[in-house]
Amino acid sequence: MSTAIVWFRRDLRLIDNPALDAAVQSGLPIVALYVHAPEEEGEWQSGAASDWWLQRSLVALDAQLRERGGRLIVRRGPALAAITRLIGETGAVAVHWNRLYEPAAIARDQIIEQLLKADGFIADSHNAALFVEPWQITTQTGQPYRVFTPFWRNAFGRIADALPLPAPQALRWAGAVLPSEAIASLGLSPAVAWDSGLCATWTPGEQGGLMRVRAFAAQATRYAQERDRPDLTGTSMLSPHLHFGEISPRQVLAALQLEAQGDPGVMDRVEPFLRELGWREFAHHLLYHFPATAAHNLNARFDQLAWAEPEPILLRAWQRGRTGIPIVDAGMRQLWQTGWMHNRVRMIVASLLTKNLRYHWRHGARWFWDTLVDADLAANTLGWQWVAGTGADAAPYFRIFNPVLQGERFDAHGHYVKRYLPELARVPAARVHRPWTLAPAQQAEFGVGGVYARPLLDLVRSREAALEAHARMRAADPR
DNA sequence: TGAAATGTTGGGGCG
DNA sequence: ACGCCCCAACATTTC
Repeated sequence: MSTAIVWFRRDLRLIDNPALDAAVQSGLPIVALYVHAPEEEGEWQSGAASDWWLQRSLVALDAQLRERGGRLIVRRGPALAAITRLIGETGAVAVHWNRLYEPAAIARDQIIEQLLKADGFIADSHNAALFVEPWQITTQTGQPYRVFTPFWRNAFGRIADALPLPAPQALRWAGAVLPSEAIASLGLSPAVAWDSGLCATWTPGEQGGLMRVRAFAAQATRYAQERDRPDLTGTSMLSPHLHFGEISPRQVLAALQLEAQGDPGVMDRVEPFLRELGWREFAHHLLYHFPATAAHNLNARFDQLAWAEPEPILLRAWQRGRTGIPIVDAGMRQLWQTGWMHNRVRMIVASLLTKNLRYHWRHGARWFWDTLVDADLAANTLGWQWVAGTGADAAPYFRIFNPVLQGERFDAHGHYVKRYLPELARVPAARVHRPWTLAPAQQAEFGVGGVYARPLLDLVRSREAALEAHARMRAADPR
């Protein structure tokens, strides 16, 4: 009795899942497999927040499969050994999966594909995650894109006709009784209960993702106005669902188009959001073509910049939101508590770390990697290199965010900082982003002390020092 | 998807 | 009525 294995990885959904669809279309009974193989992620094994999400997403997928008469077979890696063993147990003739784009995953998957094919099996990979895969478009000279705008001009024209696949009507399961690891035994969940803020914020799994898509589609025309306001829910919050493939970009686009029915102006108004999906595509394009950038500056000139050796106490203060600069601390505590940070605030905290503190962006990227539920190697790498000025189409080095002005501009009422900083609860909005400027009597009155009376770094002096370091780099390496 | 310094303009107070 | 100064508002340049 032959079967087809669907190897789930970061495509933890039934709708618009090309690998699942291909297996079903083949007419063979199917086996759904997940292989837990963190050691195959190399330098970028998932962090605690990602693991928290993965555990719940696997449970959700298993529940959906059980509703359809099947189940998720969970095995420990290495992936190749797990797959070949399952082939032996089930008589499978085909393995289907959806592609990943991280260097370690590409290398592993290529080997598995080659070996399976050499042994006469069908080994088919599919595109479930991107409108445009990294090798599908190039510049006019055949090079990978390094600038977003021309990349997006090219990619945008290719997304209009991309429609999601429906969930398979009926799943026919392989009959064999197969052993499976309990998801709870994989060690993905926290030993101590630090996850209450995550539980209160998120619903991992396909159903949770679909709920977010619907909620966002209903308010997507406000995205352009509200996207920079961390005190509001103006962004989609879809990033973790997209990262784990609980929903696809095509589904997001389809939901927006559905909302726009009868009003063509709506699609124009959601273009700023589609651009953000475009940045996600661009990130994958860059990581694929420049795989070393997860650890190294894309622009090698910045290897010579006088990065500062992190001061453990200062780095720790940044990580845990105790620098004394309100919007920075609020963002870092939002990250710690909820596994997520508003994008505007990500830029602000990253600018502080890479420019005012002049710590190499990899220190920030690593902390985000361990704490974000949406930690994604492509997006994380692009984001940090963009802010640090070391990457493709990056912010110029001299673009240094002033967290006080950013706070006053985008969190004018101070609602966002007060949500995460009880220390500032009583400070009037006019001073909440610069509590150190209050007179001592007022600081006493409003309960302001510690780092909020005196931040751990001087924004003016650190900015000047960063500009000087940049000038020295330019002088040493003029181009 | 910045900020700060510097330059320009124009209205209003005032001798 | 006129010139002068101040300075806010806006524009441009520089980092």
